[in-house]
Amino acid sequence: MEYVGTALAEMTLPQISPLAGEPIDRADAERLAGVLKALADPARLRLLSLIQSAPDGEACVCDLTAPLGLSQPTVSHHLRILTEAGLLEREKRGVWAFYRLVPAAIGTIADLLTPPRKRATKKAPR
Amino acid sequence: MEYVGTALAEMTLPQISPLAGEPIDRADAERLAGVLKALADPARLRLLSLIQSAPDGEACVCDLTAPLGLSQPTVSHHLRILTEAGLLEREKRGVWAFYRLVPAAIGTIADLLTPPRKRATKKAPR
DNA sequence: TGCGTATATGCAGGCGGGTCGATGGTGTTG
DNA sequence: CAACACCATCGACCCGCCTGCATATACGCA
Repeated sequence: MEYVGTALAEMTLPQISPLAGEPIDRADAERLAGVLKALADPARLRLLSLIQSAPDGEACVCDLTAPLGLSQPTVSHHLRILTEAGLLEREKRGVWAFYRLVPAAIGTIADLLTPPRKRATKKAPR
Repeated sequence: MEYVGTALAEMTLPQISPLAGEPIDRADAERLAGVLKALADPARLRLLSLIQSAPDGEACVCDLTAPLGLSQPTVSHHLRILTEAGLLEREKRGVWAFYRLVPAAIGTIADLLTPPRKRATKKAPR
């Protein structure tokens, strides 16, 4: 079980919206909080933003340390956390490790946080 | 007494989406991380969920301690954090303090995290 | 093969956050 | 007025996290 990554994928997304009908399950709250915790850091938010706005939507560590003003080990640490949360994917090419956004990951979180107000799927409450 | 509340309101929302065009500003990253930090806790997610699903969309502290399994001071602490983040509003009626969701607050966060893909105002990546 | 670069990991210090018990303040009730 | 219920604050403890330095590992190149 070395499978650490993609905490997002472990969530049965459609139902666990904390703002849907019934109170969220304790375990689901833990999982969602875990992913949000990965997002709730200034350095990591900037990392996501930097990677997203990079030329090809990808960036290697050496391109990210300077803009962040953090040491290389620290940047690697944050990238690891984002990757394990399922928000980034890593591709090693030569000596470099390129990171890019997992396409639908953040959108999934946004959907989880979006109350059913906007979703037209608001059925009649049972 | 310094003005602590509604960190969300202090964000000039339309522009600071971390997944928009340019890299997010350092100060904006701090602010957004602050609000996300308020969300990134299992107890607080469950609080939001419990309040949202309460009969009139509101709940007092004494109704929340039991379902959460946390002490009353701890629940008050979490409610305070959520309120200062702009996610909850507090109304004191008699001895009770009723909390309810700030209508558009979480939706605002969700919008911030939603890439402008849907808006399609951004140049297409090739 | 050996050296330099790019990245990951180990380790440690410091700080912030979650939790509880005790206490204080305020409004309700007998 | 006295007693009680509800809630916020305080103090303290403990755990986890962010950070940097030092080191290990992987890869390319001469």
